[in-house]
Amino acid sequence: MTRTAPDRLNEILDHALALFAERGLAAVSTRDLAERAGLARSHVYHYFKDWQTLRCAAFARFAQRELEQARMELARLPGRQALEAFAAGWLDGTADPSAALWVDAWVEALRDPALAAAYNDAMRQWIVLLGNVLQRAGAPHDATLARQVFALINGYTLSAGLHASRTKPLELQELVDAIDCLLIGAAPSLSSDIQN
Amino acid sequence: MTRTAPDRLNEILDHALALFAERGLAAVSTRDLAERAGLARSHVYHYFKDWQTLRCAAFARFAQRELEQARMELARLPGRQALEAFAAGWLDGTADPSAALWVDAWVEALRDPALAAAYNDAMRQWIVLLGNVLQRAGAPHDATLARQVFALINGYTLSAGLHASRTKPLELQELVDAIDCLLIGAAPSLSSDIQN
DNA sequence: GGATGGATTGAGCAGTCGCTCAATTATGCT
DNA sequence: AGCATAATTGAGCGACTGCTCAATCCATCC
Repeated sequence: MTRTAPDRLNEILDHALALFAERGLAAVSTRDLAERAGLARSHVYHYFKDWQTLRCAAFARFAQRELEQARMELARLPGRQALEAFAAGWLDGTADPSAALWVDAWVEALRDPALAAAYNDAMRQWIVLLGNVLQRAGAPHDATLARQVFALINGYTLSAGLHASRTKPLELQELVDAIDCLLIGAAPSLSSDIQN
Repeated sequence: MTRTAPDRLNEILDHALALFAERGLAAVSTRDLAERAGLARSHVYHYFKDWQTLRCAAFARFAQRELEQARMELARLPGRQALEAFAAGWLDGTADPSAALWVDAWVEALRDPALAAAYNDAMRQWIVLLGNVLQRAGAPHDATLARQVFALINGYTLSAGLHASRTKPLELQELVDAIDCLLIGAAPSLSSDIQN
């Protein structure tokens, strides 16, 4: 069947995205995509100049969606709960294979400048988002603090991804405790607010 | 020329390791290795049952070396300096492409159980090592604290790897500050020790 | 209804992938 | 020297890679 161009392009991107999330950025080929999306292998090149371009576009789409969804979910939670939800979201994400796309993209970005740009852009947005959440949780407006907390969450996500055996709630608590240490370090007056 | 088996095996592993460090785990082929190590493509399979096995063995070798080197360097520094050197080592590592192997291995480990085992094993050792360093720096003996600090360092390493532009010393200072927050959170009595 | 132009296809190219296997070379033992 | 064993090779298989290109299909406009 024949479709209008922009629709088809987005449809292809969605299928590609699903595949990348399942198997990793490096393990999806034009064949795989053609099969899943139900089109000829060659047709991909009608929309994308080469495979790297498609890859990068799919990742950008992924990043944009994840950010949008996080923004929506966090917006309807009060500050402190939003902060914990932010942390829990990244930690839980490791159960979902698609979350590995973030780390995967980091690795591939080392050899693909366009992908690196998309990745950096997304990271900037994550940190801004986390900065807002922190402020709503009573922390001072401080870009450094946001970077520190974000690094902490990222680091925990990395180590959580591999121990499927260990209990996630325990790790989340460890992470939240560490975040509180950073918050108190940045604004000692907060110490009375945090009790749970 | 013909060599004795164990020597040759280690030689092959070293060449493979160098290639993996340069190009990433997924971007090295039997051809590449054969060319660099100066042997026939098929000869690889005389020492390793398949490519995944070699990959895993090379990574294990890499991990063991990095740990050994870190242990030696840290041993001759006083506690506090060792702690900062530990952090700086990971952060600087991102300038060296071989450091990306750690993240690369994380991604590949998702689909290769043997590699996951090797990776987990190395991480356990890193955390033990960091735990010792922390103790020597005056922190309480606390596995949770070590995991928290390690996660923080890992997270910073991840975000530092992509901004070649931003100044590294600044990031190191941010990281060290954050670590101090965690230390003080774990043992408030430390707060007087830390002044620089 | 015929023509124009984009959407879509299938065949196929040149190259690489991991891997197998039979044959060859070198080594050490007696 | 001669034999057994291990090291090493080269040819090659089947499948796959990203990608090109000429040919077709189909919707739209005149």
